[in-house]
Amino acid sequence: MTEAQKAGFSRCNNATLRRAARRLGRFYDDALAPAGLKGTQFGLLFQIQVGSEPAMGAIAEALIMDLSALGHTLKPLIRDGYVETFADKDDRRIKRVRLTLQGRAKLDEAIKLWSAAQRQFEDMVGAEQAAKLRATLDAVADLDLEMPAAAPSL
Amino acid sequence: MTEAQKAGFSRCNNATLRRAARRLGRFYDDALAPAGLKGTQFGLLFQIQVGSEPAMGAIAEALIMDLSALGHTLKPLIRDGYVETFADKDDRRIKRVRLTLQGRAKLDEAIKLWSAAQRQFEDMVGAEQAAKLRATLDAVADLDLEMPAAAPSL
DNA sequence: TCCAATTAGTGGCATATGCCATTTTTGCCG
DNA sequence: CGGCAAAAATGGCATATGCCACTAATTGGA
Repeated sequence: MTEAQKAGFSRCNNATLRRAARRLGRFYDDALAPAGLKGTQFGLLFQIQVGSEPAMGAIAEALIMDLSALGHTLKPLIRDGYVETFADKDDRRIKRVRLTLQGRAKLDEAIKLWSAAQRQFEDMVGAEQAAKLRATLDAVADLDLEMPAAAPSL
Repeated sequence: MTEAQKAGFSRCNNATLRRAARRLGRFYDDALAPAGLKGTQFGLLFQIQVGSEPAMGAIAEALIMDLSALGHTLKPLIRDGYVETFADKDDRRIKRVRLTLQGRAKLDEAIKLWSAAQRQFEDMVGAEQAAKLRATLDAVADLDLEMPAAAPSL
């Protein structure tokens, strides 16, 4: 491997993104720890709350998460009584999700902690910069990425 | 929860980052699939290769990864014969890591696949933009984030 | 109306990550 | 020199995520 290559790989967009995600994830996790929630769980509770008894699939799509992964991630929240599911009235294949009373209370509690973390982060990078970063990340998340698959006569 | 709050939480820096990471992660995973590697594994093999028989701790630090997490992640790579470890000569507490011959070959193989993904991504967002994004993410990763801990007389 | 294709989730398996407790070595200091 | 704090890993446990195979419920025709 040449030096040029070494430098090149340090530029892996995916690796860089994951690295930052680990760092920021721990920060938010720490901030939410007093409420006994992880950053992902907080995000999930929030997504459920803003949706109107969203279907599993709708949540997964919004979070760009695999449906089965969502199912797994939801389990501890259901076990702890923060979330409950129920079948859709018109289509029994669809399972809808909503927060329980405890779930709403827990979310309110977590919001206070989250706000502090969010504020601190934005104090350090600047609200403008943070907003710009999120916009870029949202753009990346919405990219129509797809490997040329079997490269049709590349 | 008010509408203002709803809008506010959609701005969670952590959630936004993870969402993009899931998206991009799958893209790179798909690209590397022919080599039987995940994006994280590719990044780990690369990190080991650029280091000079790095110690576990050094790798973990470079990747901003928990040391034990690194240990876990390394297992499948050791099991598959891509990586091997050995004790440091001077300090037996330290375990160093290096690629095996197979590991180097696998990395070379993966690099071709990775390059295609990297190129495609940068074709879509622009090399400039991608570089800017990585710089921002690196800055985030290096932030001295720390919750006020027990808020000393907030 | 009945079956094939589609849609929505589930369960199992594997990797990715972290935290905490424990073990092995070092290093330092009295 | 002997013991104790610090450093480096490991192992166990729990959550986060994905893929694949499989099941259940719908939908579209023929």
